[in-house]
Amino acid sequence: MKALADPTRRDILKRLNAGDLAAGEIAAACDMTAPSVSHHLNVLKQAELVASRRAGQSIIYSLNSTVVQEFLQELLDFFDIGENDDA
Amino acid sequence: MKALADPTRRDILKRLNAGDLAAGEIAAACDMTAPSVSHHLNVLKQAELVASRRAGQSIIYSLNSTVVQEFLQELLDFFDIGENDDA
DNA sequence: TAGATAATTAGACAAGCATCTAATTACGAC
DNA sequence: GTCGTAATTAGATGCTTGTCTAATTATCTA
Repeated sequence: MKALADPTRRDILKRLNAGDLAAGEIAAACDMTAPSVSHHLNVLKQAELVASRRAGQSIIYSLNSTVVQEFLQELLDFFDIGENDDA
Repeated sequence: MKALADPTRRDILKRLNAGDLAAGEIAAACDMTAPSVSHHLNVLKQAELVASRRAGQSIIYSLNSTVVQEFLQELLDFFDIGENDDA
């Protein structure tokens, strides 16, 4: 949950939602230094929202759609959406 | 979004989801000083996730279900849930 | 009005966090 | 093996934020 608190990380997730990206590409897109992005990617990774795989020198990051959807489902359950609210 | 980052605030929302509560009741339930809870309630209020009304000496807080649902819908749209993921 | 209770505001302080530069590791090309 | 590129790790710094105590505001009751 805290992983989604930062705007940069949400931006990263949004980009990854459109397609896999290398760490360097993300850094360029976010207009941020590589270490900073690396930090955010690590946070997202620990939250299991993204996965990484090496491809030569690059490391490709991809969105973990399953976990994202599970998280959203939890959130929906949390607020009991679809409940009777007969005022 | 950042309003949901703090565990205490999520706890407050959960309690309010079960029913309206006075500020003091929330403070007691969260085992926290009144000013701290007041701070969190203010954050939630600015995010329009909760609403408040005065009832005598107490101030009653209630969950703003509409905004909560709108927020969840935004989140669902954000990740394009239900999209085609033909790998 | 005076006193008591409920809540907020003001101010301070410590912990957490996002960001940067510098250094290190990993891989590929020569 | 050496050089260059991609990325991470290490370490430092400044800002944000959650928490507290003390003081203030608002309401009710006698």
